[in-house]
Amino acid sequence: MVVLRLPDNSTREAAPGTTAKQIAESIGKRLAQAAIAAKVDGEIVDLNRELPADGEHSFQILTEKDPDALDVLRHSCAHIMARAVMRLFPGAQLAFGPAGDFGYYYDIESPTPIREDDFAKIEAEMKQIVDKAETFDRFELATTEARTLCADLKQALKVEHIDEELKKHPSLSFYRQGEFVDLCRGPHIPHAGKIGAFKILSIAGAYWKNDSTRPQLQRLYGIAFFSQKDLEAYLHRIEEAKRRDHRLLGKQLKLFTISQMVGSGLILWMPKGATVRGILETFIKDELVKRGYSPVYTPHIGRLELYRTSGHFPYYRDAQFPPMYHRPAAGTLDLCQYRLAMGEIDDKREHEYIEYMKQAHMLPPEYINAPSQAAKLDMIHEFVLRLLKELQVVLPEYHRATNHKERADALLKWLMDQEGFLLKPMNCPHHIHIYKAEPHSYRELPIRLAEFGTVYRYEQTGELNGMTRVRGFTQDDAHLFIRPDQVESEFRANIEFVLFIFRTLGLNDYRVRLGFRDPASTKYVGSAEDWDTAQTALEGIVKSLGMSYSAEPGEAAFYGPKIDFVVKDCIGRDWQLGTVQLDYNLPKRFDLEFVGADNKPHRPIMIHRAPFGSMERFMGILIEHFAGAFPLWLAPEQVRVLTVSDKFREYGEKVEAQLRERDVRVTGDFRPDKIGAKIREAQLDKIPYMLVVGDKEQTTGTVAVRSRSAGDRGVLPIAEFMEELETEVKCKSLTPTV
RNA sequence: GCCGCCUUAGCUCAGUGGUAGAGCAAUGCUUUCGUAAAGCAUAGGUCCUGGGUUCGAAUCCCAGAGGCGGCUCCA
Repeated sequence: MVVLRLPDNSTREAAPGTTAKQIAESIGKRLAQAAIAAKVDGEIVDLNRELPADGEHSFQILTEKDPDALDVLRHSCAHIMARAVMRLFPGAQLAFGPAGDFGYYYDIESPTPIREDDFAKIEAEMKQIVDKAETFDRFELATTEARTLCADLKQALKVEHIDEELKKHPSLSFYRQGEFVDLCRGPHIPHAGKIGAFKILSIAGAYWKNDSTRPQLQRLYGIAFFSQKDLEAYLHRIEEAKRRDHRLLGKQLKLFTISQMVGSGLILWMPKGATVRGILETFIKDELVKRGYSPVYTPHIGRLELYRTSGHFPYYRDAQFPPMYHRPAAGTLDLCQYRLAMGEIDDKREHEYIEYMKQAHMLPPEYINAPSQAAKLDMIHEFVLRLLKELQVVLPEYHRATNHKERADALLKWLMDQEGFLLKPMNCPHHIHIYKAEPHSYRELPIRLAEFGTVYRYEQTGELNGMTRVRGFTQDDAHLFIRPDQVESEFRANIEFVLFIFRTLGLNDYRVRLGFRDPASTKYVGSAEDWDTAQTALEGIVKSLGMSYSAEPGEAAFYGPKIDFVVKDCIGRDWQLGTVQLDYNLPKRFDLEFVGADNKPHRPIMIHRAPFGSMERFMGILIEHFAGAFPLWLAPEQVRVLTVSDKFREYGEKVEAQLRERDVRVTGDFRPDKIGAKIREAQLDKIPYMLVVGDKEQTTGTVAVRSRSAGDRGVLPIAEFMEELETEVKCKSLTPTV
C-alpha cells in the first residue's frame, strides 16, 4: 500500500496501481471534475499516471486555481497548436514546445514558412481540436523503438534529439491525441476541453537547441488560459504595460532621441532627459563622497596595448568598434595576426572571423572553401606576405619565423609599435593606471575611484533597443582596490549601496543573480582556486544578508564572479542594472601591488561596481517604472504656472520668478488658451504641480495648486507652497505631499 | 549577426497601379475664458534610400539602411 499525505496533512492509503484521478474521485466528484493534474512529492504528473506502489508521499490534486496547472494547460495547448500546424503545413517537423510565464511556444521547421497571416487559420484549426475535447494518452516505448517511431513519423529533429541526449534513458514517453503523436515528457491536461481560451501571439526565428551554429527554426508563440476572461485580462495587461514603454514616453515627453545620422544605439539626451540624468548623477556623487570614494576622470579612448593587457582586446573584438591605427595596413594586419594567433578554432569563432574579414573587405573566396584549418592559416600567411610587400612594411622577424605562432608573435610585436587606439569598452584599465601611478601602502586601502565613465561597445544590430541596449553608454562606475581582509566588508557595503538606491527610487521589483563561472566553458581567465575563493566569499556575503538569489553558472564576467540586480521592462524582458563584481584577475594582469605591514609587496583585489549599471539603461527602466511621471525631486519640469486668462500674465510671471529664485524647475503657460486646455497639456507632460492663477489668486497673493495625481488641492499662499515643495524634494518623496 | 514584420507631414495613422490624405501639433487671426481639448484660416511631403518592371509606382520586383518582435550575444 502507498500512503499519500494531502495538503491538509491528512493521509490516505491506496492500493498499488491506483491513479491520481481515482484518488480525486474518492475525495469528491467535483474535485475529480476540476482536476487538471496531480503533484506527487513536488513533481507534477498526469491524472491517469499510476501512483507509486508503496512508501509515503506528499500528494495534491491541481485544479485551475494552482499556478502550476496553468503551465500544464499551456504545454497541452502547445501540442494542440503543433497538431493544427501539422494538419495545415504538410511536412512540418517539430522541435521543442515548452510552456511557462511567457505562455508557450513550439519550434517548428516547415517547408512552407508559417507567416503572421496564417495565425487565424491555425487558431481556427486549434478551436476545432479543443471543441472535440479529445484525451491526451501517454504511452512509453523502449528508446530504440521510440527512435523508430519518430523516424516513421518523419520527425528528424526528434530523432536527432534522441541520438544526442535522450538515448541514455531506457525508455521514452509519447502522448497521443487523435492522429497526433509527439515525443514528450508531459504532463498534460486530461482532455483538450479544459482549454478555455488561447491565442497565437507571434512568430520569430529561433536556433535549434538555442545554438547559433545550428539551423534556425520558426518559433510560434501562444498563450492559453482556463477562461476567456483571463485571456482578455492578460491582453489588457499587456496593452497597459506597453503604454509605459520608455521608447514611446521618451519621445512623448522629449527625454531623449536617437538619430540615424548620429548612429544607432547612440542616445541623444534632450534637455528634459538630461535634467533628470543630472539630478541622478548628483545624487550618486553626493552619496559616493559620503562613502569614501574619490572622483576621477579618464579619456574615452586608450591605447590598444592597454586593452590587450586587460584582456578586453581582442577577446571582445566582435563587440567593439574597430581599432584605430594611423597606418591603414595595421588594421588589416591586426586581423591577420588575430587569426594566426588563434590557430585551430571552432565553427563559431570561424564564423565570427569570416564576418570581420567581410567587414574589412578582405575575404578571399577560397578562404571559406579551404579544405582544412591549416590551409586557412597558410592562406592568411600568404596574404600577410603580399600585404607586407605591397604596403612596404619591413618585418624581417616575420620572414624568419618558421610557424604560424611565431608569425603571429612577430606581427603582434610590430602592431604594438603602431600606436593603435580603441574606444574604451571598460573604465577599469584606466582606473587601474591611476592606481598604478603611485605606490600604495596597506594603510591607504581601500582606494575607491569613481567616475561616470562613458564606454563604447559595438552591440549586434539585432540587440539594440531604445535606451536599454545601446552602443555608447555611461556607467556610474567605480573600482575599489582592497586588501584580502576587506573583501567582505567592501562587498557588503556595495550591495547595501545598491539596495539603498533602489529603495530611494522605489524599485522593488528586481531579482538578485549571482553570476558564477561555468567550469565547462573556456571563456574565463584565472585559476580555478581564485574562482572558488571568490565565489564562496560572494555567496557567503549574500547569504549573510539574508537575500534571496539565484546562483547561475555561466553568468560571471570573464575575470570574476558578480552579483547582478535584474529588473524587467514593460514587456517582461530582463535587464541587468546594478552590478558588483569581484576580480582577482586584473590585478594580476596589471601587476598591481601595495606594501603590506611586513614591508613586502602584496596584490590587491579589485571590486567593479555600478549601482545603476548605465545611465542610459537606468533611465530607460526608470521611465517605465514611473510611467514617465517622475517624482518631484526628479521631474525635469516640477511646476507649471497656468494663467486663467491673458490678463493675469504679469502675476503669473511674478509667481514663476519667485519659484525660480528658490531653484524650482518651473515654467509658465501664459498663452491665451482656456485653462482646461492648459491643464490637459500639463497633465500629458506629467508635470507634478500646476499652479492656476487668476483674479482670486492675484488679489490675495496665492496660488491654486493642482497636483498631477490628486487634482485640485485648493489655494495656498506662495510661500507656504514653496515650503511644502522644498520638503518634498528634500526627502525625495515618491508621492506628492501637497 | 540570423528569422519574420514594418517604414507615407513634427507625432499617430488612412491610402492594393492613374492628381498625396485625416486627426493632433505648428503658424496667423478671433476669443480673455476657473481645473483634461474654444473657433476659423494657413502652411507643411525625397511616400526610408538606390535600382528595376510599366505609358504610368507610395502601391509590383530586387538590393541596401533604419525600426519592431524573437533567437544568438552581453566585459
